[in-house]
Amino acid sequence: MVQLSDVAKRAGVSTASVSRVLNHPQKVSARIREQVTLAMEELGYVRDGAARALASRRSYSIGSVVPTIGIGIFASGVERLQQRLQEYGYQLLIATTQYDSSKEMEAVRSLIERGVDGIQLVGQEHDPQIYRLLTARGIPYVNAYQYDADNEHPCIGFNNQRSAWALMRHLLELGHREVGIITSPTRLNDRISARLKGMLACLKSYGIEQPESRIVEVPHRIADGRSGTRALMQRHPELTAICGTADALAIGALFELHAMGLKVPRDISVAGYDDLEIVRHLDPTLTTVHVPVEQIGQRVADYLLGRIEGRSMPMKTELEANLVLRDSTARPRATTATAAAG
Amino acid sequence: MVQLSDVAKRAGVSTASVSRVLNHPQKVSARIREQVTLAMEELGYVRDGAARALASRRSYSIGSVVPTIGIGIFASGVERLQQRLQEYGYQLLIATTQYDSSKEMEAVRSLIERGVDGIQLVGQEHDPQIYRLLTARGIPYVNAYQYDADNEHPCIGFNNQRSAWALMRHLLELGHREVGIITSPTRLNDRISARLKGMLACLKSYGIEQPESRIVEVPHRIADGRSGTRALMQRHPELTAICGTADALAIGALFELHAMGLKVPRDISVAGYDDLEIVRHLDPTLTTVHVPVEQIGQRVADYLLGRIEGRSMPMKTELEANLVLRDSTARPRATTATAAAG
DNA sequence: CGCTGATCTGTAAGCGCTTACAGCTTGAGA
DNA sequence: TCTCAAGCTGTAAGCGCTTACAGATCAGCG
Repeated sequence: MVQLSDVAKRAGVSTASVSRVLNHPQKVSARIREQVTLAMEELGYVRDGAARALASRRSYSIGSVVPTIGIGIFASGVERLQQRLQEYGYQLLIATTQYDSSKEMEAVRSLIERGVDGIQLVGQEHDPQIYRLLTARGIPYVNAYQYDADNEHPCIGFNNQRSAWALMRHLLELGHREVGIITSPTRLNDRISARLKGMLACLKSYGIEQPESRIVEVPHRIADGRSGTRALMQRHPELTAICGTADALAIGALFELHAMGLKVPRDISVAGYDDLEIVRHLDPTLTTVHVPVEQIGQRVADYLLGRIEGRSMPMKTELEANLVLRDSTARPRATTATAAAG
Repeated sequence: MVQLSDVAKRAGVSTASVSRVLNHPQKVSARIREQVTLAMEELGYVRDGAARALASRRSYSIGSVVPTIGIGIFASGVERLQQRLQEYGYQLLIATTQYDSSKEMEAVRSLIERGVDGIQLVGQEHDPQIYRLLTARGIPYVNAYQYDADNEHPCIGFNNQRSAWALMRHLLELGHREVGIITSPTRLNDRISARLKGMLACLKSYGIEQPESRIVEVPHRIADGRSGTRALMQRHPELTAICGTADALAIGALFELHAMGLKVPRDISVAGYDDLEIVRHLDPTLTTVHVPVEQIGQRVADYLLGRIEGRSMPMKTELEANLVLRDSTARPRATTATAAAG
């Protein structure tokens, strides 16, 4: 395999010069730069990243640990992150946990072994071991998709709790009092927990003590949203609204209610969270919370790159996750109430 | 940073022994294995992948170059690939091209620089430079998502053309003769081209010369499916069926036709290709071709890992992409024809 | 014309690991 | 008891790059 010294020989210069034209072209005279560039092309030289990483103590790659990219919102965020990194000559290493926290430690370790210069995590609750490892090795990291002012770790995201509160308030302001909640598993998922917490807190502030039986926890696929909805409606036919902690579940609710012969929003309202591409096209279009995934991906890249280059970066970046009102929510069918408490 | 020699010192053994317990534990006595394992834990040792890669000439990572993971079918395939690799201690490096072929060469190069031990590409049409580079460096690679017996490169996928043919035949057998086609850009996308080719060939075999005006090419988002459908119906109100080369477009068609007050499949049939999770839930459920993405992801991992370990692997693996009949297709409204040609 | 400093180039010492090879120990068989 | 093979372990030579440092060159100036 052709290596740097071959290029040097061909160009009639030292290996140092070749390395310089690769890494600090401005430190090298135009003549040498040309000779070397030519030699590299003639020989089809591709530099060896392992050797470069070993010598420079930089891998020019960053790692991303996400629960999944197959379903939900992370794929777009990861994609934007990757694109941004690519612009700066960095590569993205992916690891998924499948929402299994024991896999997270393993994933982080594996990424560190690969020498990543920075790591993106999702959410803020992680094994202390993980934080310890990252800190001990001085690897920049950032918790994405969740903003929490009180947390001690850097984060880039939005306030899941607050926007979930806003979503629920929207339903309550419309006059709903009997609201069913479908949530994906909250265990080990601080974003979903925060959303649920926000919804419940909002209900409480309106004087509503949500009974356990009006909350169903299911996996996060459309089919689960359907079965959750069925269960909910069987137990509580009086419900006038269903609120999902994720769009996939709300989509399932929409479909299942339709199959049950109920008309949304006339008979019952539905709201989701994520603003997946499709929900603006559904009939009815879905009221939801827009999550700025691309923005997060890009900001994460910028943050990590900044930290790697030693720039000082803001510890916390809060992005907006705004309520998007569409057609799936309306006043409950025959209600006189406008809004009870405040 | 604690390194291998520190572990060796602590355990009272040579660096070679430490390396051995890491890489070939069976070559080492139980006593040393324990001492070393203990020392590693006490010191919190994490091995340096760059040094390992440089010394062993293996990076234990593989690269995947896909058009995009944000939309469409690739996310799940990539995820399955990643999971499988993880099981074997390999990491996945991701690069996306955004369907821009000039970025592909760049991506491959970047992955090679990172020392990936194998590469997955999508489709079979790639810059000859890419194949040359891969071959010259002896890096195993495989073309995924497209099976073509005549192509000289290893591939794991399905026959896009044949299943698209089957999809169109289904429509024609139902009696449709006026079929509109919505396709995503075919330039630089051999999978979509093959699908379109299959559809047109099928039409031709039924004696139908499809006019250009009954084919619209649009980007591959739902909204584009909608606008494409609108354009198609404006030009050709006589259409009795619309066939998309991807589900996103067919979904858009479904929504747009609904908005136009047409009932699917009573007034017009719609068929797609991909079998995205959601389409089995839509109303009507969508007739489509099921693409075995997870299977592809897994097979790609197995193939690449096999090649890396020097095992001989089948050059070509054909997977099934089967027609899934659902409710969006039916006989055209008022037709006497059953099926014209054969 | 020699000196100074700026600019460029080359030399060579690692970066932290793996592994070929050699040396040592041990047990079985003669 | 001696020999030999088998099984472990240690020594040390790289893997292909980057970069600190030193040396060379050259323009500008007194």
